[in-house]
Amino acid sequence: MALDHAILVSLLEQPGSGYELARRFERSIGYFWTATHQQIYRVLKRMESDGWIDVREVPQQARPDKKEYSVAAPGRAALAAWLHEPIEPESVRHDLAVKIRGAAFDDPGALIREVERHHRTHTDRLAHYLAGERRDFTGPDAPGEPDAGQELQHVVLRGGIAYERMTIAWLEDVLATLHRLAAAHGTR
Amino acid sequence: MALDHAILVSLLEQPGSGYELARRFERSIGYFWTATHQQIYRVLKRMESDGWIDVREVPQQARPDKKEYSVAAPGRAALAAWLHEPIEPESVRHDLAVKIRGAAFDDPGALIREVERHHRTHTDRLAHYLAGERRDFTGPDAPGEPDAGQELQHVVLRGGIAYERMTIAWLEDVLATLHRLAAAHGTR
DNA sequence: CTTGTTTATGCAACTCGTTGCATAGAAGGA
DNA sequence: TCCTTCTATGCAACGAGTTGCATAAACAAG
Repeated sequence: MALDHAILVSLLEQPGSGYELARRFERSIGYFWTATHQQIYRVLKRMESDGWIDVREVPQQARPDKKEYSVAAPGRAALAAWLHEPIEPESVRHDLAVKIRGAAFDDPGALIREVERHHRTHTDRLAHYLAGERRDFTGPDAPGEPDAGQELQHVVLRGGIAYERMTIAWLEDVLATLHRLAAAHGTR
Repeated sequence: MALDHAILVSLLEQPGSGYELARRFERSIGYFWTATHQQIYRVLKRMESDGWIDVREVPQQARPDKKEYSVAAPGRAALAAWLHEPIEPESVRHDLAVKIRGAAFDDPGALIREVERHHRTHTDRLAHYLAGERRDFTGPDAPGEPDAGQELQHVVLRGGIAYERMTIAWLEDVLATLHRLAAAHGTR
């Protein structure tokens, strides 16, 4: 049940509306967590009724009004409690790996297009992360005064970058394997 | 809804009971997919009533009887259909990353133990995968006669190995960052 | 002036996944 | 003898996540 906590962290970094949160979850928070606006609105409503977060109606011109949420003391306490309890290391769920093993009972060559598509997606994501890194984590860096929040955001982003690089290299391995099998299949 | 397909692939590789599948999902299939026995039994029941798989009651001595499942023609067709339709590249959900960013609003040093624990888990998993690789994918390798199924299982395993190596390196990066912040916090 | 896009919020229904519990036979150790 | 462990299957309830749909105001393009 970490969506609650992911939202709390995001609101602590910067208060905002459900809609804004949903967009953050497509960007920076999306490096390590995804959520649709439905989930977000539902969780916000529950956390509000539990007193974890405060709402402020913000009238806007040129667009619909919004509800800006910020973290209240009980929410902060709930986050702190969660931070101090251990969590299980996650297990992976990789649909593509199922397909790859399934290809043994079908035509391995048919998967090549699909793997290439994934390769492109991950290449794009890597470029996106690297652009974000250049934008947010290079520059002055006032020595002797490192901001803990920045440092922690950066190390999480480095994790996303490492993940994408690893995935891209693996997909190239997969492609080479599929090409080899398709060739063997053809010349048999 | 790839659990269905993961089970079909596993049953094609080797027919077996729900219990056996659950154990496979803790081992080799667990490289890229996890499932509890509850999920597996439920899906097996549904797939059986849909005619995707066949059952055979196997009486055993010295242990309870079991139901051995194998893939029927409609199941194979359903798998083939799924293999040919595109899937979305997965997004990550990493609780630990939420905690790391959350640590900016708490004591970063308090996370060190937790991260060390994850580091140990992933180190163990890597050792386990490498042992599996030595066991299953080194040896004769009759030249000119590569088994497609073996090759594909191996490339998936290499993916698991790459993932664990990447994660271990990242966790070391995280630890170094947390130590740095804790030191700065202490001498402030 | 209608259509499509962006901002903004939400309900309802459904599927997927987890947790707790229950049963049951056989083996092995205290 | 009792207790635990391993094999083997399953129900019930709940919580998490997805999908489809609905509303509504403002603006831009055709």
